[in-house]
Amino acid sequence: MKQTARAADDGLKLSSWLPYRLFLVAAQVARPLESFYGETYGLSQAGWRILAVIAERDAANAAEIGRACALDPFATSRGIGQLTELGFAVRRAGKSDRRFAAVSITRSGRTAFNRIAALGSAIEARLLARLSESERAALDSTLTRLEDESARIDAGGWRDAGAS
Amino acid sequence: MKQTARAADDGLKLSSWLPYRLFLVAAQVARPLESFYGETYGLSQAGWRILAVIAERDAANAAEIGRACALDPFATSRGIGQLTELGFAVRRAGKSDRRFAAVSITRSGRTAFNRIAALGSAIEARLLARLSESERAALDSTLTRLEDESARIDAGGWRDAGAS
DNA sequence: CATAGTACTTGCACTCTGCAATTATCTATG
DNA sequence: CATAGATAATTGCAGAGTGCAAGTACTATG
Repeated sequence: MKQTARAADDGLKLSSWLPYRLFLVAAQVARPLESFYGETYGLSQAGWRILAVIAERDAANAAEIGRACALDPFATSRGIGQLTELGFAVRRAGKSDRRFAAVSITRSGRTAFNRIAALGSAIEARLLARLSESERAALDSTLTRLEDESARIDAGGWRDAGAS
Repeated sequence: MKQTARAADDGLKLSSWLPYRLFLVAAQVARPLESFYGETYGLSQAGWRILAVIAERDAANAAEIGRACALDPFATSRGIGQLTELGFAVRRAGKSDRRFAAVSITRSGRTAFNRIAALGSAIEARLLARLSESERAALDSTLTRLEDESARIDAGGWRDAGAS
């Protein structure tokens, strides 16, 4: 049995596989930002995401925050804990239902957020600078569709990731 | 001093920040695949990436593999170690220079790769199915530019991530 | 042939994650 | 109105992943 000892039987080539390409850009772009807020503020990735969420949405509870930045309840709780230790957020018991802890950003949290966001915006600007106006619009609409479909794929799990 | 207790001073809104959008799609799409190869073969993310690389490039050394899938030498070494333990790869000492270990995929490694790649291709197909032919072409060229710029951003580190 | 350099590996401390168990609180029921 | 059952959040702990110093094996150079 002559076995063609060569290349991928399935056509999957990592460097041109869409999910890997997206991952690579996301990872490379995130790294400088991560080391910035890590070294400067001792913030974790989850901490930064939560900080960004509470910067625009005041007095959110943990579940809302988790949904907004794709973190499970454990990670959310730990992230909020980190932010409160750093003095970037405060927890207050909800007024009507005391199980819901309302999380709010503090003044120094907002200062930190603004510094990080400035770098984040600069990075985004560098990426966008490579694209024409029409390319940006196209990317935006394409990403919206991909977000939609990827949420569906994620929700289904691998057993039916191949389906529809 | 009247402080406007509201929204992000910097315009950065997580859900419309390009790097986060890319990250989200990549993460959601990767999860089902990861649980598939994790549960089925006990493969880590690094292991899968390396498997995909040696499936198309035979007898590569660790440095080449690492470059091809964006892993540092430590992670690469451990990933190769995992693959050899699973019987999916073999290391042979290089003929001319014995410091370079030539890594090759085994028959069972290729079988595993084909199964995983089939699911991976199906997932990619689901994403692409949401796009028109012209959108796919646009996304491809846009991603090429973004890959280029993100590599530059990553290489620079955060101290000059803001610069040109 | 000693020295320096290269490719890779290993050990260890540290962080991150996933999950079970817990706490605190609220709701529904008899 | 006690109490059983939900619900929101937290904590403890084990396992996996990560970063870095040090080590091994080999090659190149003066």
